[in-house]
Amino acid sequence: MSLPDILRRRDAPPRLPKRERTRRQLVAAAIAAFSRHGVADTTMQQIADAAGVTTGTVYNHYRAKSEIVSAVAVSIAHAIRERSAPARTVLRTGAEQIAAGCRRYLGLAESSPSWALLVLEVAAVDPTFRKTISGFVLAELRRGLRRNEFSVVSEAAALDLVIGATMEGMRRIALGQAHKRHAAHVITAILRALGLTTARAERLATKPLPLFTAEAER
Amino acid sequence: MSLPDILRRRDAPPRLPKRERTRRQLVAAAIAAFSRHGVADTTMQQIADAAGVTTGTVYNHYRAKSEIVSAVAVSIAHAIRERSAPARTVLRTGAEQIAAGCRRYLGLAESSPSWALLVLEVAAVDPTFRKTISGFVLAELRRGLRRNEFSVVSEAAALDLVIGATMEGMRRIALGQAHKRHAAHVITAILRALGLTTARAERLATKPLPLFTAEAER
Amino acid sequence: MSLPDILRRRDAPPRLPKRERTRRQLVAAAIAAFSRHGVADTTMQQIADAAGVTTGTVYNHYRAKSEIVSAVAVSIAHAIRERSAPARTVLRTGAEQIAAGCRRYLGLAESSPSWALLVLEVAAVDPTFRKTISGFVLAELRRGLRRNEFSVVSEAAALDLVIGATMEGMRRIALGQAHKRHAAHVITAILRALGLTTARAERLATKPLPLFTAEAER
Amino acid sequence: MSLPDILRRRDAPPRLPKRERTRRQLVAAAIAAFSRHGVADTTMQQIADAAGVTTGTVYNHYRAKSEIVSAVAVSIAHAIRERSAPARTVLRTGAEQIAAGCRRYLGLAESSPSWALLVLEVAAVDPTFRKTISGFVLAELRRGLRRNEFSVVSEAAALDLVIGATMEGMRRIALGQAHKRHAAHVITAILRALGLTTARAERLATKPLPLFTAEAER
DNA sequence: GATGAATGAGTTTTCATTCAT
DNA sequence: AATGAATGAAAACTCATTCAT
Repeated sequence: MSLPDILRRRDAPPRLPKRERTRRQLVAAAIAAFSRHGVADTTMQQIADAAGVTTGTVYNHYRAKSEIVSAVAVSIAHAIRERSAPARTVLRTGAEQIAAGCRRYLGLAESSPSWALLVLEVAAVDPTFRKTISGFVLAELRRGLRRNEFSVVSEAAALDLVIGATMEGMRRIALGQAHKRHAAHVITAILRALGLTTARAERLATKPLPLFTAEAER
Repeated sequence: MSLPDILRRRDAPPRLPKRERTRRQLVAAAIAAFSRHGVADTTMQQIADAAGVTTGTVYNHYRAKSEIVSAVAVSIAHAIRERSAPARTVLRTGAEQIAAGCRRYLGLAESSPSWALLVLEVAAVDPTFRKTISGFVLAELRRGLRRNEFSVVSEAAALDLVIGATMEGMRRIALGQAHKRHAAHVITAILRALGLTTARAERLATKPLPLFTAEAER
Repeated sequence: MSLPDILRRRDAPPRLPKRERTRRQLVAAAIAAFSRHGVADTTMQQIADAAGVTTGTVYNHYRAKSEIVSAVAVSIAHAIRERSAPARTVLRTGAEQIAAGCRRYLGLAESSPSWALLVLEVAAVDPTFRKTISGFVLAELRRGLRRNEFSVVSEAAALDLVIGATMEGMRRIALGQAHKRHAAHVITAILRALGLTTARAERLATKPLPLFTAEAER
Repeated sequence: MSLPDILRRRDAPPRLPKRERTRRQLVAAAIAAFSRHGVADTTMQQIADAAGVTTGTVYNHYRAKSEIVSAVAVSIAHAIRERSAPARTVLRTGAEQIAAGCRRYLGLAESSPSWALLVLEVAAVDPTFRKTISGFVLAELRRGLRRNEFSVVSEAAALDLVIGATMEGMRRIALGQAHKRHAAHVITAILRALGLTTARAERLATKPLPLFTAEAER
């Protein structure tokens, strides 16, 4: 169990050069190991074992554990981003995009708690993940601002709120301490903070939005 | 540099039994060491050195490093709580209390970045801290709800948002990546999520509130 | 087999504090291990095993292998110095002192070749040994100069010659490639370089001199 | 910086077969790497990098690192030997030859300290080098003996003294701990040990002798 | 309660060497 | 011959924890 099912590629991966293939193997193995034991308690040996190589090989590709953590952070952020790419093309408003983005992460916390905890741990330990995600959210936030959907005091504060609230929501869900509608509640609160009316926020928070597949277009 | 100045006791501490005195010394030393090197990279030896004792002594008081981390978590939460107690009695509304609470943490991130990063690390590592803080916030949230200051979809979602946004704000400030009015912006966004009007949220976010001293009563 | 027999203490060592006792154990163990496997090929584990402690203990006392090598260097230089102290008091002239000093080392190369090779390896790797020995030789050289026994162009060159020739002589003897009178020949050559007549040099090089025990005084 | 300037070939090298060319490249790269980091701390990777090839290629030419060290030893000894060959033909006496030989090495320690330290390390580690050099010195020593310039107790002792003193002198010079006339002083001391009068030793030690170029013949 | 030396299992890391391409 | 990824065995070093004094 490395990535949640929904994040797994279905198309056969194109033949990659060996170095790149091994790196992917290692990242996948690291994700698996990290979710099992936690980042701090995972050893390079365990990652190597999971990838079916020796520790020496791991160090041929990453000079330290922290580099693998960063690679994992990037990989996770991009995996979600890529899997949701077709679905995102359907979402016209910034509000919908943000709502869908939060729901993806909160939904994954429901379906794969250990994966969510891994994301939280990686985010706590490594700046890469937060940096990558911020870029994505910021783009959607600006789209909403351009279209006058949002009114915010500052972009930075809005970013902090969207990301912070979503991560806390993920944690609560992943730890099994959440009401089953928690995801929707968190999204509602976030959207209100961005200036939406309560009604519109609630509607968007519960409205079926395409998340990982472009259902609407099929 | 253990606790930020504002958190240091000014009144002479009551004479405590020796065992308790040593424990406090150790926690203070741990806080100092943790903020310098990070929790994971602080050794028991460093804590012992900072406390002016030997490792053996540390283990006479705490059975494991994780126990010290928990003790630090509790200590930090209560230190802020206690120092702000007189100020809090002046705050009548839940909104004011929440605004003041967030501002305390965000303000400390400005004045003591390394200490703020420690709080974030402790919160990520130790469940105790988040639990304690949640209790405090929840009480203030409910006060606001009782007085119809807030309208929220769910208490849990509101908690996640308040705590999540505040922590992200602290991180940005502590890392020096924040605009100087960031704290106010974050608080505004939070209060809007709780249902306050933008105008009222902004007013509260910038209004001078008693934080650590009960100025109003003087 | 740590030090050659002649260098072992016969008098019971005074009770030392534990830390110091362990350090001596470790140095003795290192000497044993180094002579068996060579400095470069000796592991900290082997030193620990030889001392009957764990690697952790070794690192409690010496932060790196190089520190142990230095400790060994100092220990060897001082061991010989101390064991020959009573004998040295009988030697009146600088020439006798130098001859005796060289002969001590060359003689030990005959009786303990592996120990001699250890000395050579340590001297090659660590500056400590050479520094310590230089101090001793220099004192004797100056005594000879004050008494007009020697005439040299420069103290430094004389030092280099005495030490360099002795070490090369030790190597040849230890490797079993030397004529049995090699030690005397090397000493003769050295003394001539210091300005002694050939006749006097040969006489001193073969004359029985007290080396490790103050036989003359008994 | 592989070899000191004076040791670099000026004449165009004869066209060598490719295998041999690569081997020379590797040895040159090894010399450069060894003088920078020391033999023990140089990795095969560094040698490969310096030679502009991959580690695999290194192993196509040398079966082990120790083989490279030996190749370097031989290469250095012969490089000096070859470069000094024309100059040597002019030197008629054994004493001059020995003086010139020592001065070459001591002079190189002045102009290329790191290279000198490499020579000392190689001499300590690899028996080949010392053997080769001994052969050279022995020939010159015997020439002097045949011509009654020297009077020595034994050839072996004389060899040890010449080589030992020169190496110690090189070390002192390379470490920057030597008086600027140290080379001459060491050579004087050596020649006296071989039986020359002080006056003659000093004259030879300071007399301009052709070292690397056959100046006299120009 | 305090000490601090010792533990020892564990981890990261290194590198000479091999080998399929 | 060259490549360079992979190996794997080992080595250094760390540090939470124990325990005799």
